[in-house]
Amino acid sequence: MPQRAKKAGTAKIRSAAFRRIRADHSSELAEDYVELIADLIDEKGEARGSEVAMRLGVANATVVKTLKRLQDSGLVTQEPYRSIFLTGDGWKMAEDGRRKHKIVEGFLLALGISEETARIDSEGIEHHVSEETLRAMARFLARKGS
Amino acid sequence: MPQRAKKAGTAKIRSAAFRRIRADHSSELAEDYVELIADLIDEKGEARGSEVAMRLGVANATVVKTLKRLQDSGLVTQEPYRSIFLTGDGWKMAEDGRRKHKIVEGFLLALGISEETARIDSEGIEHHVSEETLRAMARFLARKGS
DNA sequence: ATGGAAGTTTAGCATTGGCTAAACCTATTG
DNA sequence: CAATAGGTTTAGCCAATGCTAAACTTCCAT
Ligand SMILES: [Mn+2]
Ligand SMILES: [Mn+2]
Ligand SMILES: [Mn+2]
Ligand SMILES: [Mn+2]
Repeated sequence: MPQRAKKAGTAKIRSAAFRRIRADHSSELAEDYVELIADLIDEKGEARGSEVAMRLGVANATVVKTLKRLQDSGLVTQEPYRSIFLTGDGWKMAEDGRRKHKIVEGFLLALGISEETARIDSEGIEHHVSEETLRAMARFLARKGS
Repeated sequence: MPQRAKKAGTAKIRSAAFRRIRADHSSELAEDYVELIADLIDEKGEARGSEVAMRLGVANATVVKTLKRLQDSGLVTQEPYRSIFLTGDGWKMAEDGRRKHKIVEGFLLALGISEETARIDSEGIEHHVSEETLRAMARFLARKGS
């Protein structure tokens, strides 16, 4: 066994966290899209790509390309020049996103964070909390939020 | 003004959260790399690319390519077939990462989360907490952690 | 001293998620 | 009912982050 000998035991375990992060990242964008589309449908009756682009702060063309991927994943349906619809799976993901989002944002507020910051931080944190952490946040919220 | 009229007022404000998320994501990988390299140097005296790859759970070639970018950003220095060093900026970023990471992980533990989950969730959350939220977590920690 | 096993880099590919500019529809309005 | 403003898509570009297979170094053991 020439050169340095590695223990390599702990490393595999340690890498689990980073693997989860990479998995989270690959679903994150989809979650934000479907949640946003659900909001638009509820608020305005329809979801237009340009409105999605505006709220996300990206170019129209970016949204078009991403929606094509979401369509391939079976989360949305659309026809050219028409508004966007969610599939059953799309609605399910949107509802789950809303649930997580609400817990995380409510938790941050209960912790004493300002509304502005809670809104911004929760948008990122929501994608990286396990169910266990979510439960703990909900518990804290129930106890505190009389 | 044909077709639908957009209000376009609230959208720009709302998009700020998503812009921050995208910014967070682009610094996230660099933060994890330098923190990991700092840990390896402290633990083993040197940081080898293959060890970084193992702990992150990615291929060696991926680490080589990423380290090249980090070198261009002035965070690490390296020579072919040799171990990796951090620049001053690299150490600064690593220290700041450790600080945040410790607060977030400690906070989750104080909230009653299991060690395993706290370790995993904090690895993702750490990159999406503002200083305001970090302060609130530290406060909670100080109050609770007798 | 040196052969070769093991560690490291290079080459080449794929996907995601951004962008701008140009082409293309749609629907309001005159 | 037709022109056209304005919303939408296409085309083509780029950077980041992953992978595998092949080439290349290093350094230990003989
Ligand atoms: Mn959300
Ligand atoms: Mn989000
Ligand atoms: Mn960290
Ligand atoms: Mn991390």
